[in-house]
Amino acid sequence: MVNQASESTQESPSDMPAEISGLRMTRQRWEVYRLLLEQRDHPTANDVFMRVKDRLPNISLATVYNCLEALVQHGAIRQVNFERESSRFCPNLEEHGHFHDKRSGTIHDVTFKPGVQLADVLELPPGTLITDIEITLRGELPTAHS
Amino acid sequence: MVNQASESTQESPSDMPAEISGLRMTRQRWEVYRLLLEQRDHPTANDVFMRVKDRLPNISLATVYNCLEALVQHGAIRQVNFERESSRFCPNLEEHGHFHDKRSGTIHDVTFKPGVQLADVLELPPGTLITDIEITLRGELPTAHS
DNA sequence: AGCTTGTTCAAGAATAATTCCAATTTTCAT
DNA sequence: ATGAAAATTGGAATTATTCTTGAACAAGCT
Repeated sequence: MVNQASESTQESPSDMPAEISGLRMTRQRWEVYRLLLEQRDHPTANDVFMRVKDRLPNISLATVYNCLEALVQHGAIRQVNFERESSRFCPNLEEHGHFHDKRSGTIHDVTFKPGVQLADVLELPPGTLITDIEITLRGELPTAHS
Repeated sequence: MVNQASESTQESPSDMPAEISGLRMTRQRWEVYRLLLEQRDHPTANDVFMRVKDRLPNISLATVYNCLEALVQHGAIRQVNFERESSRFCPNLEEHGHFHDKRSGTIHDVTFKPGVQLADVLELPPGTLITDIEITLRGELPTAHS
């Protein structure tokens, strides 16, 4: 396969940064990242794979996984897990949880009320160092007509 | 294999209930459940499998999965997920989260401070129905000598 | 006790998400 | 431009879990 070269070096948009927080920004990583910024519906790796093919027809699923992992490790995006389902990915870096609406199957970001810190409401030994928090809710959002 | 019969009907302890919340209590389910009650270190299905073999040498991993699923569905135990690791199982039915200590690899139950309801501290549309909550933290517990 | 019907169990095959691997290609610094 | 290091690719491999099938079992009835 020879046309991969042309795909990878082709027309990298001028707004594509050389790197994000120390991560070398390749064409593939950039397109994956941009897609997540533009479509904030918490896609799975496979969703990203199918969508990003529009722009990078030759990208492989393994590369999508690699890109997502790199972006997560460099803090550019977050990985979200619901039960044992496929991981989903989210460019919202603020501290927030996720609400899974059973009715529509959609996932929504949920923030704390102003001034609330999770560490303040949990019973933890003093001196505990929290490096990562994950909050997931399942339920039903109110219907418009109720 | 014929000795399954003898194993299954053998000496069901007199304190084994006929059922738990509508779930027919078989020897296998009972041993799995009892093990979880006695060893509250959040074992995986495979951990349970290896441990329960002491009492039921012929039990299969599939049966352990079946038992755990049945117990979860009938509300007797909870299934806990950390990232994409194997599910872990927990007999603590009170609302609580889980703290994963990076230093020791152990998992600890975390409760809310008295009077706190998670729904009170989150920004959710009024009328939202929450059916399930999962809170997981990762970090380091303070050392004894610090 | 024996029959019937629905449930559970065991063993292994199958599945799905993810990771690994080796070869090629790209990137970046020189 | 060149070479070393890093990234990409496609496919194979892995892992946790679920599915499948037939045998064993339990419960209710006669």
